[in-house]
Amino acid sequence: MAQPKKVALIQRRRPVRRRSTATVEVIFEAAAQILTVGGRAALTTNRIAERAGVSVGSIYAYFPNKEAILLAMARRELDAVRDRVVAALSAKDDPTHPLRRTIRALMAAYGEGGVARRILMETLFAYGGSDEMARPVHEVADLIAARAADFLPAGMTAPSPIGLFVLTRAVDGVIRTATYDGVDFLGSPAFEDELMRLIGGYFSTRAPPA
Amino acid sequence: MAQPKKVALIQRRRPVRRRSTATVEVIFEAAAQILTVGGRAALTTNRIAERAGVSVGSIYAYFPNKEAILLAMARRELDAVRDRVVAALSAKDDPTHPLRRTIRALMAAYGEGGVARRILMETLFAYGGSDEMARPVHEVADLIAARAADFLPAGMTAPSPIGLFVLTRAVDGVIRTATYDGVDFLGSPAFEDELMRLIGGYFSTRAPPA
Amino acid sequence: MAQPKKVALIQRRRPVRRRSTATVEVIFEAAAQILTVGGRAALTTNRIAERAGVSVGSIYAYFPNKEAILLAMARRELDAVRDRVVAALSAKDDPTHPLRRTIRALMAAYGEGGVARRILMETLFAYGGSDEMARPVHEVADLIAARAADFLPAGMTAPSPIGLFVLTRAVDGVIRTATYDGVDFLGSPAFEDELMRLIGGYFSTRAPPA
Amino acid sequence: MAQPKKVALIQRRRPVRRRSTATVEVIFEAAAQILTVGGRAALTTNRIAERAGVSVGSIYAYFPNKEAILLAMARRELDAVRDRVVAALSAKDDPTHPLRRTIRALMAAYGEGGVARRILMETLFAYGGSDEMARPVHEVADLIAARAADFLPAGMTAPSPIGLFVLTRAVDGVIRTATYDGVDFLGSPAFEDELMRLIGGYFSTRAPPA
DNA sequence: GATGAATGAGTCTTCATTCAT
DNA sequence: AATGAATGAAGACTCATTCAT
Repeated sequence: MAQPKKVALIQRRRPVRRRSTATVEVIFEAAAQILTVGGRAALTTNRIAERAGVSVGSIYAYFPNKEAILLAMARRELDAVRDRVVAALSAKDDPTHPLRRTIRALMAAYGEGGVARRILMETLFAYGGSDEMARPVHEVADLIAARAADFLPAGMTAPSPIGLFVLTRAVDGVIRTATYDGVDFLGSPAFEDELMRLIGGYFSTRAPPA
Repeated sequence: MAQPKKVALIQRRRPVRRRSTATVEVIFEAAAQILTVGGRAALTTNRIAERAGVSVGSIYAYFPNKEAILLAMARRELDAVRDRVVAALSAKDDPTHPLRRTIRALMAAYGEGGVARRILMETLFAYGGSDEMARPVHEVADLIAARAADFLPAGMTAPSPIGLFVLTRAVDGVIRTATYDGVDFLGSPAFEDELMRLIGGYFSTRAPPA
Repeated sequence: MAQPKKVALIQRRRPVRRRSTATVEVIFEAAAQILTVGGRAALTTNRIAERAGVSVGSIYAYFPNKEAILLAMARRELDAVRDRVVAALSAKDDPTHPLRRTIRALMAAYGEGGVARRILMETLFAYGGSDEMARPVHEVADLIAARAADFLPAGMTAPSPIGLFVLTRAVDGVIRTATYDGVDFLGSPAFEDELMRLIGGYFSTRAPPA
Repeated sequence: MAQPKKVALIQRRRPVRRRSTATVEVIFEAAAQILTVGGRAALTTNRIAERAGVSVGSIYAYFPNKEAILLAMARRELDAVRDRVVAALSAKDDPTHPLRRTIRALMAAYGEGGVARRILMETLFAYGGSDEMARPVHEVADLIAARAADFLPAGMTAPSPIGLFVLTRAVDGVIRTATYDGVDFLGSPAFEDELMRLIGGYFSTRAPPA
């Protein structure tokens, strides 16, 4: 690889113009497609440019280097998931239990991303973005904590920070793995029920089994 | 020509000799160090050879290509974790609750691997090894199912396959994330307790919350 | 990674631009020089690039791989010889016997190529291009057959396909060997005469000697 | 390639022993097979050793380097062809015309060698062995010249050196090309006849056509 | 003598990045 | 602003050759 100088991994030009935003969008789309089809190894800047219908030069007008593209995509993906979950959690008119709605939103979000999403997350992690990856989960966790009263049986105390960590990562881990493994029960009521049972069970128990 | 056809990703020379095994070991060790320090991008065959104190040629005597090294390491890692957990689960003379022992074993195993472990798993996944990655978890899950009677409160029914999936991946997800995030409560009794609560809660609940 | 799959052995970028044609030319020239001086073993892509005054990358913009360069050169060489012979055969105003002109053209063409030419032909052959190598000879043979009446003594019948094969390859073989061997009588009238005698003798004989 | 030092391209150990001769034979056989199947690029010393059932080290006991093997094979091949032709030419009891016998011997010899033979000759040539390649042809030519009286119609003068060159290379060229091209008329009486006609015609003509 | 594990220089090829137009 | 030809550092991998056993 010819990577002369590592520069800041941030977007170079702020996409203020309508045009710019469109270009960035097109670049993201192209990158996602390539990632999906050929995996990380297939992702080259020239390939992105070709598929996006722009010149390599243009890509470098918007991003300082290749990794920056991946990173930007990862952050965007993360925000998208966060937004969906928050929306699901906040929906007032839906009779479904908020947690169940959250679970569904999560499954939908993970499912959409496909392989590209996973690679994006790995990239983010590889660049030390594990904190960043945790942020949206934290936000959701905080939201859940704030509304705990709405979900919990009367008299239940809100979970501690560690408890929240365990709970959120447990759900996240299960859904993530189920998605990547492509299990056949993904999206089935039974799967949803088991997930709810996990959460519900946690809240209805006080002390760990001896 | 440096353009070879990709062949089977298996070890080339069977390490029958004492010497061979040592070489493979040294290669693994070097690769793990490089991975830990510089991440996947820093892992080059020449670098591995240099650090391992062998020649590049020797590496290629044992592995058909670079990926094969990563894959072999990944499988080895997977087996190691599986063995530790199984051992923890099977220990007869330990008064600690078997699930708690399992959790501890898991935390210890994940903790050791460090960044290298994660990269290894990602590589395995990238090469379609998601089934393979699931295998040890399945084995542990089966073991747990078989001994369910030992852990569960009397009268509790053993979890369904989906339930087992949810439970195992939840625990795995929590520990894995905690390890990678480097949370400060890792290894603390509180963390362990919350994990036990998650599992215990699951077993003591029958129906999912409405 | 340096691991590409072998693709079509054709030029990558079509030299539409003036610039491109020049680059290809420069690459060919450099390759020919290296081949002449050091033989096939000395021909490396980096060496070609260096001598051609371009970067390796540029070479790969025009050719998918090293062999493609050799093959393209070989075809070009073949066409050049064919063109010269056809021109010699067709020249209307030259009082010299058309066959003698052909022989001279052939000797001139072979002489120019030098060692490089031979290696080029070997490469073409090695890649299954023996048909391709035969094509220009066939074309010349056809041309000769069509104009046989102009050369042959009155009453002589045109040679059969096999006869044409024998005749053309005989002449080609003699000239080629004389060139490669660097015999001192190359280009001498005596040599030319003997060649003419071979051809003339063939035509003036009907039945093979018992 | 790792070719540290170029040494003399001659056999190291004179195969005096019965054992040695057998080993050399086995090496040649293995090399020929590999050459036939995979071409020159497939010929590696390790591969030869493996196929020959000896160790690489043993190969280096008999040959100073890889090229020496090829060269030795080439010379051997050359001698074999020469011997066959000489034998054909000398056979006293065969009623067939000696030239026809020679042609047949040549075709048989070329046919047997296959691709390997060609590669061998190319190698010999590449190492400046063009004189060497010419030697057997010269020997045959001399033999023909010496016995010219036996072949030629009474009153015909023996060919000049240049004439002999032309004649021998013509025949060689035709047969060689026919063999490599795999023409279907190879071995047919018609082909043989045309060749005889070429030779006969040469001898029955005195002056080249104006 | 024979063996074959080990060596490492050298090869081809890729691709991120630049910059003249 | 955009383009895309050109660059060349870097990497994977091969294989002729050596030499300790």
